[in-house]
Amino acid sequence: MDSDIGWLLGRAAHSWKTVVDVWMQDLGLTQSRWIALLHLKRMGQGVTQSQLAADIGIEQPSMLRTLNQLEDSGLIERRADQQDARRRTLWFTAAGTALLEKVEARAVEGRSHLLDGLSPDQRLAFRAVLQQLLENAHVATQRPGSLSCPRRQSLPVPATASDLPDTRN
Amino acid sequence: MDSDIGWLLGRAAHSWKTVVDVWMQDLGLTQSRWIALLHLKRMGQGVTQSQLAADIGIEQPSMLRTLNQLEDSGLIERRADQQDARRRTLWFTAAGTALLEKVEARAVEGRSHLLDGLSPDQRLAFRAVLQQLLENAHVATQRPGSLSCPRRQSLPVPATASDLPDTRN
DNA sequence: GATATTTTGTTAGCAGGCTAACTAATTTAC
DNA sequence: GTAAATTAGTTAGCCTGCTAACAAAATATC
Repeated sequence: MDSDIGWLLGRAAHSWKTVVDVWMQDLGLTQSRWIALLHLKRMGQGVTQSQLAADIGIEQPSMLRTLNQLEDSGLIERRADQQDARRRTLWFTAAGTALLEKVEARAVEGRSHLLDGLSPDQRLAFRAVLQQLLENAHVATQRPGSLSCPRRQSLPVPATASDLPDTRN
Repeated sequence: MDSDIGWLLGRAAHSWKTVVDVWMQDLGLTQSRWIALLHLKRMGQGVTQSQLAADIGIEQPSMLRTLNQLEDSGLIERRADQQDARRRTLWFTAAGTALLEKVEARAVEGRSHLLDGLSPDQRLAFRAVLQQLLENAHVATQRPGSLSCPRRQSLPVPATASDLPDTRN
C-alpha cells in the first residue's frame, strides 16, 4: 500500500533538512539563510526580494525575515533601485562573498553523503517522481477539485526547476 | 546535476502537506492534528504520549502541543495509567471516533490524487529512495562524520516503516 | 490628468517543528 | 533501603513556514 508514502516523504525532507543544518551549523547559518545565499548567488546580485522569494519558493514575509537576519549579520545589503522606488535590490557584502564559498563546499559534500548508495538512474527516477508530485499538487490546488476544498492559493509549480544553471539545495 | 534535489524534495514534501491540509480544512483539522489521530488509530488507544510521538517521528514537546489542542477540541482524552503514574494514556472520545472516519476517507482520496500518474513501479522505486535517504541521514547524524559537524541528536530512522499495518499519511 | 488596480515591501500574529531545562515517578546500583 | 540514573511529561522560547492587512509606488484605465 501507499498509505505511508506521504509520511515517508515528509520524514525524508525533514531529515535532509536536519542533516544539512548540522553541516552548516558552525558557519553560523541556519537552513533558510544559506539557502537564501545560494539562491542569490545563482540568480545574481541585484535581484529584488520578491524575485528571490519566488525562486526559493517561499512567501515574501518569510523571505523578508531571513533577509533581515542576513543583513543584520552583515552578509548582504539592500540598495534602493533607481528605476522603481518600491524595490530594494540585494547584494553580497565582502563577508557574504567569503562565507558563500564555504557554504557551497559544504552543500556539495553534504549532498553527496545524503545521496550515497543511489545510482544515477535512481536519482533521475526519483527526481521525476518529485516533479510529478509537484505537478499533481499544483493541479490539486488550482482546481477546486472533486472534493469540497475551501479555496486557497498556493505557489505555482516551479517552472521546471530542472534545466536552470542552478545551485539550489 | 543533483544540485537541486534537496530543494525539490523539500518543495514536494511542502506541497504535499499543503494540499492535504486544504483537503482536511473543513473538518477543522490541521495536518499535525489529523496525523496524530490516524497514528493513534493505527497504534491503538491507550498508548502513551511519547509512544505516539515516536511513531509519528516528532519530539515530545511538539506532540504535546498537538495533543493539548485535540483534547481541547474534545476529540481525545488522556487518562492516568495504573501501572505507571508518570504516564498518561490516550483515548478517542465519541466525537473523535466519528471524525476519524471522515479523516481516513479524505486521506485516501487525497493521496490518490497526489500519486496520480505514477506507476506502481515508480511508487515502489520512489519509496526505496526515500528510505535510503532516511538511512543516509541517520548515518550522517550518528557518526560525527567526515565533516566537523557539532554533534546533535536526531530521531532514529523509522525502524522500517514499510511492513507495519499502518495508516500513516 | 485623475482614479483604480497591481506590485513591492512591510508588520503582526499563528502553526508546528525544535532544543533546553525542569519535575515527578520509576528503575537501577550499591 | 538509599542514592543515582533514567524516563514521561511539561514549560519556555527559538526558527521559519504561513495568511491577513496595510502603505507607498508604479501602472492601467478612462
